[in-house]
Amino acid sequence: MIGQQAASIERRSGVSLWRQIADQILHAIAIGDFAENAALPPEMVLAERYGVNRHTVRSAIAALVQDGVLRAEQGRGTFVLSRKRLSYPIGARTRFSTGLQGQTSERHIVLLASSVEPASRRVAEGLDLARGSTVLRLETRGEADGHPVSRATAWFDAQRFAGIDAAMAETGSVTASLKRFGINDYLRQSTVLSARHADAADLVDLDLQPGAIVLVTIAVNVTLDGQPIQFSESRFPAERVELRLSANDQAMP
Amino acid sequence: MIGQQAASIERRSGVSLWRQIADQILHAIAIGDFAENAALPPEMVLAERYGVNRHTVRSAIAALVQDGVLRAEQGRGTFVLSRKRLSYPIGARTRFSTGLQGQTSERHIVLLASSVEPASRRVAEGLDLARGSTVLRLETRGEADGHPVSRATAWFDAQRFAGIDAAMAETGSVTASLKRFGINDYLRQSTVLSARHADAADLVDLDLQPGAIVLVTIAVNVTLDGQPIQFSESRFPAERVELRLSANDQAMP
DNA sequence: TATGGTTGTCTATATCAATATACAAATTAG
DNA sequence: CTAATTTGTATATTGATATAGACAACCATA
Repeated sequence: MIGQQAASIERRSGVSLWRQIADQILHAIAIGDFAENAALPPEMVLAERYGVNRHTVRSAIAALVQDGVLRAEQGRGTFVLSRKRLSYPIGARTRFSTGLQGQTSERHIVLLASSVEPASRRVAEGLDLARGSTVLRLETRGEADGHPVSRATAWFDAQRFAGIDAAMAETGSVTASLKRFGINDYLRQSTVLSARHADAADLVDLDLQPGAIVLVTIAVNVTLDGQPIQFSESRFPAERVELRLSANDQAMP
Repeated sequence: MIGQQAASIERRSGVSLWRQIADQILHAIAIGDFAENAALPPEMVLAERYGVNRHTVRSAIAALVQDGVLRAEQGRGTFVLSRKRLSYPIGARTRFSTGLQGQTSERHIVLLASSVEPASRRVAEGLDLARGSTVLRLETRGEADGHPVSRATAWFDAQRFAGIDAAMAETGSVTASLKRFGINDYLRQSTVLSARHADAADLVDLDLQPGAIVLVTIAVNVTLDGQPIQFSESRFPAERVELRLSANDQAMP
């Protein structure tokens, strides 16, 4: 939208102009309008294109420089440091570590916190438990090459999966942890996708700039015979991650 | 996040506090924290919960009232008008009109514009055409019960599908239009999901409030023998639509 | 009817966002 | 070296955003 198409922003929207422009530059980089190390148009040109003051463009660029997306050099120009979006596959066999194979060199899950609590309506329905049953909640962060790429909350039946928090902390893997409870394979039953602004917790955990957007998936994993075992809500930074539905996982029933 | 969990917003983020609060209230309604016609907590309570002034909460509520999500009544309270999110299935057999069956009573696609243009790199790759081949671009809007629920740009091989724009305008359906070209069935080969702020064009076409978020899907449809026929980018208003991957469409290969 | 709780309106002030203008500092091209 | 281009810095002004406090209008109900 920054290359050929009409660049367009909206005033008095509750979202500042500099953030809208930063979003659009990020989007333009993501869809390939600018190659790695390519120079952005000069600030004056961008200002004219968006119909704003040069300082407003500078605020947008400053945010992206701060975020490690751009590099500005006095007298020369502003250049793309190309943080390509990770393409994250979603489907029946969605797993964290297998999903990003080949795109990054190092990846793992960090357990941030765990707690026992009564199941809310959503969680109870998802796990097919009685309302108020105790469930185990795990807060985790997925990382790839040192960058946080996901932030998830997962719920398990506390009775059946007592101690899975320790297993997660030890193995850093859901798949490995479930094996300890006799579950050698599982499938994703359903996934619901939405998007919203990152809240304060997401900002910290995903290392985002305030105002960023997160993709949200709400999913239920089941055993091979259809028994629900895990209910989870995951947040992905939209500026660093895209979700991909592969042809195979979209096969007919 | 407005019911039990800690409500959290971020200052000097480029996104105003009233918009962040409006987003969170909308999210809370979407995930079922408030039933239809339920009363929101009083403005003073919300203000304390978010740690802001009551007037800031009022700005957020005013935006949602303007948007038709809430109804405020002096002396009584503020109530949810419950615009439930449409749950839009994504999978191998994604179609517009079949997708929303049962959730809405009336739905159709409106052709906004069409043009012939040389294929960009993305489009050429998606349709497996030579770079620079002429393609037909269709701009469409999907509507359900009078509300816009999607905004899509679709590209077809101009040579093979000459006149599909007229067919779309006449039938209001991609499936019906493709039948005229001898294609009685097709599958979705791939879908990539991302999210961003709505741009000015989206605001107009999807009847959104400035600052809204759109879910973006980029997809390729193919014939049953794998020949690509349609490349498309669709935008969905995140506040009115969620995307659902059903168990069947997530079956193993 | 009297009281407490709720939304609606008003005024004032402080801070952030955006504009306007000017000039300095660094780089590149001639 | 000079000129043109580009990013960096500074100052001043305007409008939107957010806070603070006070009070009016309306509703439910004890």
